[in-house]
Amino acid sequence: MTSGRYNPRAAEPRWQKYWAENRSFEVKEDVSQPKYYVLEMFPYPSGRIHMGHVRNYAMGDVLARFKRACGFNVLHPMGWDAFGMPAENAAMEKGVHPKGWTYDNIAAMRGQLKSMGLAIDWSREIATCDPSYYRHEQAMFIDFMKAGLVERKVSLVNWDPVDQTVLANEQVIDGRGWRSGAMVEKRELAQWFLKITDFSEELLQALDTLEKWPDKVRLMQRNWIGRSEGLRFSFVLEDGQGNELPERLVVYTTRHDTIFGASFCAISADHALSKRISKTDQGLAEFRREVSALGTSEETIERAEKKGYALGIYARHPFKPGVRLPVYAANFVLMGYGEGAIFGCPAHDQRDWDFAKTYDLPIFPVVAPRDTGASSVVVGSEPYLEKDGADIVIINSDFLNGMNVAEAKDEIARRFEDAGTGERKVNYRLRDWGVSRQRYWGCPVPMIHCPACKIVPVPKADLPVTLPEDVTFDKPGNPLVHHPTWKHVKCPQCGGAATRETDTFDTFIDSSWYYARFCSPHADVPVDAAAAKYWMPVDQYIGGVEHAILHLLYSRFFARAMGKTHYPNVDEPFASLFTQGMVVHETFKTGDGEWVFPVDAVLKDGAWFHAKSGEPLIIGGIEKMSKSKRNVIDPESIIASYGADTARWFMLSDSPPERDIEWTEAGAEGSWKFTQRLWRLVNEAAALPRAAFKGDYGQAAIELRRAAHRALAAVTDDLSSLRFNRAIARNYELANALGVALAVTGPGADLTSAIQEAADFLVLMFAPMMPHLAEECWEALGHKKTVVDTPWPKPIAALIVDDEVTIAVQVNGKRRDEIKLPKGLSKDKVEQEVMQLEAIKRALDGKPVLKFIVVPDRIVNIVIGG
RNA sequence: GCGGGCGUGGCGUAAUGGUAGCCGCAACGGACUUAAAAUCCGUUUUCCGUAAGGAAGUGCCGGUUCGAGUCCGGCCGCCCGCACCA
Repeated sequence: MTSGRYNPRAAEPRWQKYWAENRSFEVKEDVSQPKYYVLEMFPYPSGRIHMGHVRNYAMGDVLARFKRACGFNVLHPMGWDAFGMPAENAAMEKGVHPKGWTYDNIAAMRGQLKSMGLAIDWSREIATCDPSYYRHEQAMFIDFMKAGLVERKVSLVNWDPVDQTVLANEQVIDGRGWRSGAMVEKRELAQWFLKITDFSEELLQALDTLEKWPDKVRLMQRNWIGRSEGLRFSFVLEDGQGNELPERLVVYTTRHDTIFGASFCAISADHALSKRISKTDQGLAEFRREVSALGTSEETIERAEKKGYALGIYARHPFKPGVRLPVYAANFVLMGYGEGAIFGCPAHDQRDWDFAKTYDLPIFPVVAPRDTGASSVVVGSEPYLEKDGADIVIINSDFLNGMNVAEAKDEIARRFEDAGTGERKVNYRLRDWGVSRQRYWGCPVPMIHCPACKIVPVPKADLPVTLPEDVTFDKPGNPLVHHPTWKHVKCPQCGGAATRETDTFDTFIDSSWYYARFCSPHADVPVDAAAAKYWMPVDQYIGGVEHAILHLLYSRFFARAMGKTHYPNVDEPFASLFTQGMVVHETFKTGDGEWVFPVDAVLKDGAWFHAKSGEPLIIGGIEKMSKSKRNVIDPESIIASYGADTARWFMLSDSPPERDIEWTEAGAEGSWKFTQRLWRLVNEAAALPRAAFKGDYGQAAIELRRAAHRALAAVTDDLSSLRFNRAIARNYELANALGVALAVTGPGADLTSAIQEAADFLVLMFAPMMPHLAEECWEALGHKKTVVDTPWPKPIAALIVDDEVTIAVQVNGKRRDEIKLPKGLSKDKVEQEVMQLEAIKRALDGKPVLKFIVVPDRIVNIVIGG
């Protein structure tokens, strides 16, 4: 018998070595076996793993090990999202090369992840900064271009002045760069775009098929795509003297039912008409400068005072002869949506209302609840925004009067379509994906600019276009532009002098197809067809909800684009998605507002003090672990002191996985104690003489067996549905039951046998969570095979169900007593037994029984009068 | 503003419409020990009661139901996402 305390420092490396040497988790396609692909969002190699990684990868690992034990051929790979700006920032700050910095970090983090004991097929490891990865990305981009999915256009871009790069709309948060936090400016630049909008409708529709995604994420994507059905039509314009102008004003609206309530038109400050007039109108030029200085940003801060500038031209109302609507340039109209021009109906739109109030424009109510009567509507203190329902009708609108909103929309659309001056149109909020970045540490865009041939793709034989390594970071902007030779090439078409594209790809491209690359990480093509056919889609994807829109939407688009260009992939790459909660921790501050690391905070007599200076600390609240607030716990130090199993166990216990979990020293300590307790219990069980018992079990043995089989059934169920916290509670229960049985002195052969079975089950049940301890325990229990080669046991059905049940007895819905009865007893028998109970007789108090409700084997409710 | 989620002991949480609080943490009492740590046993929603037992109880108000933490409606609070999208 092994005795003493369990020592993870010896046991964990031993088993990690065993799994590596036996290639326990390396897999290949095997059509005779069902496959299961479990993937956690791959990490950015920032330097060290953090607790969020521990939680994420612990969850994926539990699932991988569980499914493997259940007989699945499990693909569980790991890689590195290795391009990106932190590497360049490090280069600028510390004078290291981004490549060296990145690969050093990968090496360090690989070591840390391996110390977690993850069941990963390391032979499939990939890094997106490796030319053997990004060359395929370049090839696909060229094919996307041939398929019409790539566009180069001059556009207003979000320019991050700190990072000196362009940001996608999705990367601008509250008008600030998502990484630098700097206020974003608008600039005009020629950019590469991927035409994600070609798939707007498909990406929207297919959300309905993603039943195993959280509703929340599907909703967020739905809103992001932002479909709306409306009408595009044009106004005839005239000048101040009533002369018709040659140009028409095209607007987009979803409320064409309110056309008779129109009192002005507004166009974006960046609208072509606004730009042209500003050349001769100083006031307008000034207004445009004002609006662009405000950017997309301050508007949100200032909560948008509606501002406009009258252009001095007018739009003729299409149905009200002689009525003309003044046209304004306005700050609240966005160039990027619809036509960048609207008609304003103040009575039924909040923004139009605010604008009309500011500029003293007329307000015509044209929609009203039916029962108020058409003529009685007066303009109140706010717009009337209701539009749904049969009782809401159009008023003051000539031929629309009395129609409901839908009917009126139909009628207006029909009239415009008949006249050829308008058409129904579906609009999306989603824009094309700008993928150009003016950075060094990214995948080079494989294009060449030739003065004669214009844009020429790099011939595939010349791929990959690799990054030059001899670059400097001494000036702002893109080092590829400053490089003396790299960009100078001969044009592949005409042979003349040409230059390379110096933009690199948005790193979200790298992560839009890595899951497919894992199927065949060493293939000469991006994705091997047979491998993808076998492994795709990912059966369970696990990661943070912060990627609910960007990464997940891009991946869904990229998969479709790959399909369209005949690369193997499936339209929906992630069959099931799980978004896990964050790891949070108490924050500590000194009196001067300095954040203090938790390791420097000590608790004394109910108050916190600084470990070194002894000064009292202020508790700042429980927040997501972040470097800035210093409320971080280093996983490496936790693993060093408690072992990986204890860290994994704590990360999975208590909180449901989708919710935030608070790291506490006490909680970690508790997990550590339980680790030791399991070791003791198993060794006690192992010390009993081996007995294979076949005869009749006594009461204590039966109870333990029931507990074991019931726990097994519950854990199987919980792990299948990723309810790790519940699985862990069931493990505690079985450990408690085992402890009770082991306390019996001189157990008979029957109980000994039951104990050994329970110990086996317990070990196999916690093995996905604490794999190293499980192997040690399994060995101690005398098994020849290892846990990873042992299939998940099946509970015996007869032992899960009781032949006796405890039935609660209620009188008028209040619990009065309970009674043990044989399972499946008839209603009459139950009634007979229940009526004998003293407590029930007392509660009935001689009153007449009106109803006797029996829910079989569960509950009885007696309804009495009086 | 719009959309979504959540609200249960001192704390983290659990509960196919069917005995609210499994399991853990903390706390308290006890055993072992010279002592401490570790370990083991017990108590722990609140109130009344020595007890037996009783009453109340899942943010608040109402509804559906024999029965509601769970379903429906309305409030209050907290969290998250989106936000001038015509």
